[in-house]
Amino acid sequence: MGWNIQLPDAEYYDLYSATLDGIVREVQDQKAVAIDTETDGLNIVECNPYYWSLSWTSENGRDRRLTLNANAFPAFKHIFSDYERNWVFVNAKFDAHMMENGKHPIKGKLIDVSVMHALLYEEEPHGLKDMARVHLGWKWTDFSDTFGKIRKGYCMCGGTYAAHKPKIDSKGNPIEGKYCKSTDCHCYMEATALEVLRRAEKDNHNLLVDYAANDAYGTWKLFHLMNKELAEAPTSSLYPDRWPYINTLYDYFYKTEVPFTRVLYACERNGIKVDKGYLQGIAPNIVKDMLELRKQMGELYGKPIIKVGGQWQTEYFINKCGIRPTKMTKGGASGIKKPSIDAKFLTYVAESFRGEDSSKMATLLLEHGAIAKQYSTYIQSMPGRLDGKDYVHMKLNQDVARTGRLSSSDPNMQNVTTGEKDRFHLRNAFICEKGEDMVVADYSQLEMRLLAAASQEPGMMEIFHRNWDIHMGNAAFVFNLPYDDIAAAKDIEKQVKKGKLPESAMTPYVWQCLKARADVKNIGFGLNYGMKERALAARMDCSVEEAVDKINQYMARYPAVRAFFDEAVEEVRDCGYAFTLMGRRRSLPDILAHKDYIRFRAERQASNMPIQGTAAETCKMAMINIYEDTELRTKYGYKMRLQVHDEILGTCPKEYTDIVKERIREWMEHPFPTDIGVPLLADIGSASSWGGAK
DNA sequence: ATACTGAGCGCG
DNA sequence: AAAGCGCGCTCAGTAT
Repeated sequence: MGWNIQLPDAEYYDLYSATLDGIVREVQDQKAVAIDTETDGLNIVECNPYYWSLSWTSENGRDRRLTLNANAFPAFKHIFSDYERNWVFVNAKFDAHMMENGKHPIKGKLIDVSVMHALLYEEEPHGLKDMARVHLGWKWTDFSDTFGKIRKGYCMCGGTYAAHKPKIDSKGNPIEGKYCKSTDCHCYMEATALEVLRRAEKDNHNLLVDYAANDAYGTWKLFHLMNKELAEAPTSSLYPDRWPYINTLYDYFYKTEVPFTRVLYACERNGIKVDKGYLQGIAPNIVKDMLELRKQMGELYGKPIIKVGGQWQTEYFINKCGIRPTKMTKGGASGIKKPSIDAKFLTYVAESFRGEDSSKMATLLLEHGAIAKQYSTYIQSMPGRLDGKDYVHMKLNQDVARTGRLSSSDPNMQNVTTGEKDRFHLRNAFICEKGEDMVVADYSQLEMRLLAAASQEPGMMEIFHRNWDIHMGNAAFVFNLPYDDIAAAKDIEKQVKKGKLPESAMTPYVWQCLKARADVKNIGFGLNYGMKERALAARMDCSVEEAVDKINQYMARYPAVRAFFDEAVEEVRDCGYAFTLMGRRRSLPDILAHKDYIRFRAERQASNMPIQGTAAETCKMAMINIYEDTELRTKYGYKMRLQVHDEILGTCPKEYTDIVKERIREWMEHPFPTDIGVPLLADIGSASSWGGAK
């Protein structure tokens, strides 16, 4: 097996073990224990624990490695419900869900070794087996390699949805057998994880005990290692004058990430209610639209379109119509570069070849692209993701984004279409119960505010203190225009669009004001992403020389901003890390790379990390404060449900909406125990759906 | 059959 | 030669 670790004996206990009481007492005395569950699958809504394992270090220094039957849960009830206890997991939220599904929710602190590991080794995988192999030199086989494969076809309902289909025999009749219980899913289950588990417990119980105990033991060993490494990992604030509280990543982890795990668990657990009827109502129309578009494409092409995204596109536009590609793809593993047929190319074709078939085809493809993805991602797959009360429980991943942001998956609720592109009003499908309101709160210009705070640029700070629109303010300061004129220009533009003012109201001066605002907006945006003159010129629709000129003008007005970005890159060159306000760090070794494009990318990341990362922890702190404001939860019935980077979604009973909104505003605008020097502003709305609350 | 990758595109 | 940050999902194509 290649084990490079001293393994304590695996112990096994169940409800009938004579010594179970002794174990309970011993666990009760521990300050922290590692815990893991063996379940019948990976779905956080439907699956349950059947075995669980514990690991800790006894007073005599002996490591313990236990597997327990789920029937022993009740003996530990008082420990599970102890709010002060420390529980150590790998992938904490998953096991916390299993424990609650098994009717024994864990109330104590959720300490996630994956999250610890992500702070130290952001580029490495954070799974238990990977971490154990790399850091402990310890390998043990996967569950399925040990006990038999869980064959494809088993419904995981959080995994590969493509597999969720009824199994059909050669005559087209559904095959008798077990099907997933999930609503409208009905995929065929060949060998459930539960059956594999049952087989293992019958045929090879000792192996099962050994296997399960390893998971908790590995977690425990890694926990100690990561604790030590976090404590030895120096860090500091991006802004030490205002944030002197952090010396090591250990501080950062326990102050911020540990409480945050609990918040995310609550969000996942709460989920978001989906208006199934609404989706079912619009689905047939969308399918009809897609089929019609496909039919028209086939007519133009001359034969039926089997795969809309297939290679026929290249053949058609490039070979048949003779249009020169505007861009080639990267080539990938094979190195074969192909013409890029993306939205940009299609838009170009649609506009440049008006009246020709190629233009019509491009228009059809653009139209199809706009709806197909939305349909498959959010409409087709949604029924199989809903629980018995029509709630979808997305995952909110704490250990993925290098900057400290969250990511969302299964489904990804952070890229649900919005604005103009939300043509089916998908956001209206995310709703709350009758008698409740959806409370949608988002930060206004968070990253620009944090840039002003971090750079301490007086001009920019002044704009926020005056409560000006940041882009209008920047335009006024950078291009020496009166703020009121820019505000007026913006208003005139709006009126003309509505038809309330004639075109002639758009005087050259109005245009100048609007262009000034658009330019500083692009520059501010571009700065954050480390854009160079060329990309900015493209965005601002001007020559590179003009772009350089405008950037220089901007920087001349805001020298502290230039200094901030220069120093951000310089700091990474000096010490290898970029920092956030609260002391999260990101390693960027490529900052010294010889190849320009690798080094430049690291420089862009170095510029972006302090701002994006600090924005992430601003929202993170607000969420922690809101969650830990127990009145909000218990007295006013607020339930947090989702975060979309600078937006926090939740629900509450209608009677408390106003008070909840004000309380949330307070926390969002004052997320830190210290004043960062720039006011933060939150826009808060409420309605009966996500879409309505904007 | 199943797994992986690149391209493309949605969001902040 | 490569020049816009951070994510996740779907599809098509290819590798195993």
